Amino acid sequence: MENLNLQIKINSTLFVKDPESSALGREIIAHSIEMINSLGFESFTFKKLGDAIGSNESSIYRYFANKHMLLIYLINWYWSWMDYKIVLHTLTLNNAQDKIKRAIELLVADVKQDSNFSFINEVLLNRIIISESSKAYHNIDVDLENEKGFYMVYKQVVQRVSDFILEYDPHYEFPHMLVSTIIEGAHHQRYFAEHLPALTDVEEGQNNIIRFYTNLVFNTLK
Amino acid sequence: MENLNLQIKINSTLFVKDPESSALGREIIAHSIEMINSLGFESFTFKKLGDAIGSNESSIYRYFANKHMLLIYLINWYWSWMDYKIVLHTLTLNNAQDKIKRAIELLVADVKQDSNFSFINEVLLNRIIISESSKAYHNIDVDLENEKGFYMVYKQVVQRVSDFILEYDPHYEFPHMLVSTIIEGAHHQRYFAEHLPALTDVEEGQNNIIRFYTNLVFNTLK
DNA sequence: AAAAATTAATAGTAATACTATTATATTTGT
DNA sequence: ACAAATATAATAGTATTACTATTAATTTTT
Repeated sequence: MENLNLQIKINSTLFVKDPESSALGREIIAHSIEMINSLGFESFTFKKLGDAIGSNESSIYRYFANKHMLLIYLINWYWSWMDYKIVLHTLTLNNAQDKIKRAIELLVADVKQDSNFSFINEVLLNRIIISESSKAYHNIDVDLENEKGFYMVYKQVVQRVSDFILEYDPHYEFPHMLVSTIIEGAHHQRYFAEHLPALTDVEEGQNNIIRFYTNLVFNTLK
Repeated sequence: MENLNLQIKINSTLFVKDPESSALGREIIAHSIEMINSLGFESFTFKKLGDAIGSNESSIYRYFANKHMLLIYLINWYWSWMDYKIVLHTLTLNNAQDKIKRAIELLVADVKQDSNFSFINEVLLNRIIISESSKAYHNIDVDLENEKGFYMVYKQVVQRVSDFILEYDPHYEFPHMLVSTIIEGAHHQRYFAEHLPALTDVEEGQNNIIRFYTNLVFNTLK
């Protein structure tokens, strides 16, 4: 499964100019992922990014209206990529239980680099999703941005896995709650394991997060 | 249960001067809760707060080093209050299942105003916890701040409810994960219900969030 | 090759998040 | 009671941030 020549298509309302359309745009994406990781989103600025890629702050504004929109772009890229991975890895499975297990693994496990998308470091992007993505929607403009479709791809992922849940247990009342609880929960647990271990029970090499959420789901469903 | 003359004691490393010690300090707390709610944490500034209470920006710096520390203070107040409520409402219960149910209700249900703490609006403070509190620990300085004890009260609440879980099922492997999943999950579901309803299954007056998390816990435990 | 369009860089601005200094009020010791 | 000590508040600043308007340079199109 290498060199598939794929490109994740991103809603054009999220950027001013498509960063995939130029070398500078790709530099912006690649380096912003590294810098948001190393500095944290609050300390990351377009000025610092410009310096890092040998370009000017104002040139970055030609691609993204502000750093919030760059974060939204990265989050959308991540969920589009995750959605593609879920489809790819469940397509050949023909029972709902296996599909759910596979989806949980993909959503909850440590992310590995995907060689199909060369200028994106998926490992670091996953860390951004864990540490920074809630800042995107915990925002005073969330309703307006939701109307504009900024969170559509995330909702699509939740819907896809909810459909597996309903395939497995058609009468289950709360499929979306269950799926969003797993996704957000797993991100929290990874963050807690690294920074606030008293809030979790993660142990080295035990895959406790996957076991915990898999048990949670199949004990809850019929 | 009225007029108990209680005061929530807050770790003195969190403030420069104790806001409960003066009228100005209490104004700062009361109005910051309102303003963080109405403006969102990013748009809230000490300048605007100063204007709102007819005082100067620099006077607020005599109480809190910066707005991040004010948020940490509010979060600590909330969790101290919640911990007190959990103790109060489970003390007379003598079986673990009832204690867990009561704790979930307190952690997950809509918050009501508590007349014992007059200058704090607990309803609005709960909204801040839901919308803004993850910004406190999703911060580049989380490890340092954790060492300083900024998140101790939250960890104490998780520990207290984890102990109920272990009382009910002494061999359960993941009590902290389960409790932090419920707390953070319930906050997410309330936020989603208001702003991103496709991610949840909340219906008016159905108490779905409490039912969902109560089922989750008792299906997971023996 | 000239005109049109795109892109980049310079130089600004308003707002933010503080800080240093000074002025004013309050408390305390004798 | 009253000066000295201490606490508090206000003024006026600064460095940084998050942009924007304008101009310069380059590339593309005809």
